[in-house]
Amino acid sequence: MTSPYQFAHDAYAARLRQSFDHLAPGEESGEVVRVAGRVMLLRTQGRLTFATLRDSSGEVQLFCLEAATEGYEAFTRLHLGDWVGAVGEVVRTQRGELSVKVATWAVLAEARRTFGEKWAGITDVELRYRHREADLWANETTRASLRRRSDVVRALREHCWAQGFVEVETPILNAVPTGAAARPFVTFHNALDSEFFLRIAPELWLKRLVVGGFERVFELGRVFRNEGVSPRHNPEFTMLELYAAYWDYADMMRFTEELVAGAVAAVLGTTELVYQGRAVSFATPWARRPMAELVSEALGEEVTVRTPRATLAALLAERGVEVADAWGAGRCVLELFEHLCEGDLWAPTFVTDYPVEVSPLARRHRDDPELTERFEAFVTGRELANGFSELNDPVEQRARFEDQARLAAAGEDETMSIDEDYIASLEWGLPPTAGLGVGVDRLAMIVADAANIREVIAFPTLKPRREG
RNA sequence: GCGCCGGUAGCUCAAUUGGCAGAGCAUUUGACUCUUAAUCAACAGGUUCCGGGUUCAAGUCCCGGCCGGCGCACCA
Repeated sequence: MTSPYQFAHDAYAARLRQSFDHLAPGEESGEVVRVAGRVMLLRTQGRLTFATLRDSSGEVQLFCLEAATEGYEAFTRLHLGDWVGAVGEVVRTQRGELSVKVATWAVLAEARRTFGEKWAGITDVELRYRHREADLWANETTRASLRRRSDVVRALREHCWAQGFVEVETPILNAVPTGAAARPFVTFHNALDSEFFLRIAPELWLKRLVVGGFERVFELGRVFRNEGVSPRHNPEFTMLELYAAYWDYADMMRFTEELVAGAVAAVLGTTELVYQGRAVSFATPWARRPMAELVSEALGEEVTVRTPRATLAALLAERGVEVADAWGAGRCVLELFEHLCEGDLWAPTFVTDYPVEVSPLARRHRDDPELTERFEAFVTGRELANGFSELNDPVEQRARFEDQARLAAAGEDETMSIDEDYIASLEWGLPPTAGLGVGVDRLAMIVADAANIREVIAFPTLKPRREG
């Protein structure tokens, strides 16, 4: 018997449960349906057999009688995990379980491997990540986490569309890895005889589209950073980046809190949730706190980017942070923030007014030339989003890139490369613009209550298994 | 990259001080006309992650390696 190419199915488990809720135990509906899914459990009792069938919506029982089911004997020999299509009347058994009383049925595909212990499922994390398909069938929480991720992505995209943003796609293969400070993955194009880098951010391309007249653009896509793997970092991850002409960073903060709170509400039905046992409210507006203010509070003494570098360096050294020679006062303030404040920002908070030194693409603050109009959104102690009024002066942008080059020369690992094409694009004129980047995996983690980023990535990056 | 912890049957887990490597589920065979992780009976199932070493004897102790988890570092 060849395996079927098709099965015309017209019913889902969840909908059957709703539609036939009224059936009393022992009652037969008279209605014939065609269901399909995997056999999750099988209970044979001589001349009658019960199977639990699971489809994408849920589970429903199949009820087979030797006298009423074609090929009954073969049905009793099904394996857990086999894909089955069944045709039969919707009934409720004497014991009250809604069932499809199978008249005819077909194996759609065999499962030649098992899906783990039927109660404990699969717990081996390595097996779960390397064979997510098995994990998905074995574990409800995996299905829920990946489903929530999908819902988050949908909500973000729909919010952007609704606000008039145009979705675009920009190159992943880049001759210059730029738009962020991170080590790239390197690859090679044979015909062009050139080295390429997988993008670390789409930022500069997107702003070039704004120069070209797309006033509101967004890209929802994968970026790649050649850095350590951790429960919060996957080498490839998903970022939402968007740019809006004529906005400044205050406009963008308002947009960001609506975007994120809206996505949380769209998925969970509320802006209130519990992450890892601790309540978080995404209700807007979120707190806005200048970085220097937060650092000063944590230190118990007033510091700013104008505090002498030596003083800041001493404060860092006291806390066991190794201070590099190349760091100026601005970088020191940022380091103090990261060590003293970041982890405590549990409720959504915009940290604003980053030092110029650590923000090479952000526009100078209108009230303080040592700062930029930049913010980062923190929640559950982690960075979730980063945005700013975009630097649109090509002369200053070149100078900022040159500062980065000096840092690189001084031994800093991760600096931003000069992108001449980008400077050229600024010379054509970038209107006042605000930009935003949101870590989609991080947001999915919060919504799925996942402690590990791999739980919201279908196929997380793992070290390849070595054969032999 | 560094540190700590882990890896036993297809899956979930046991194995005392170093003393014959076991159970449940799944698989295979049989019984059973209302089951719900069905139940009952029987059979079978092993490179204890890999490679060395110590020992009369190693899943267990020692060394090296592989893979994973967590922490640190780096970042979002």
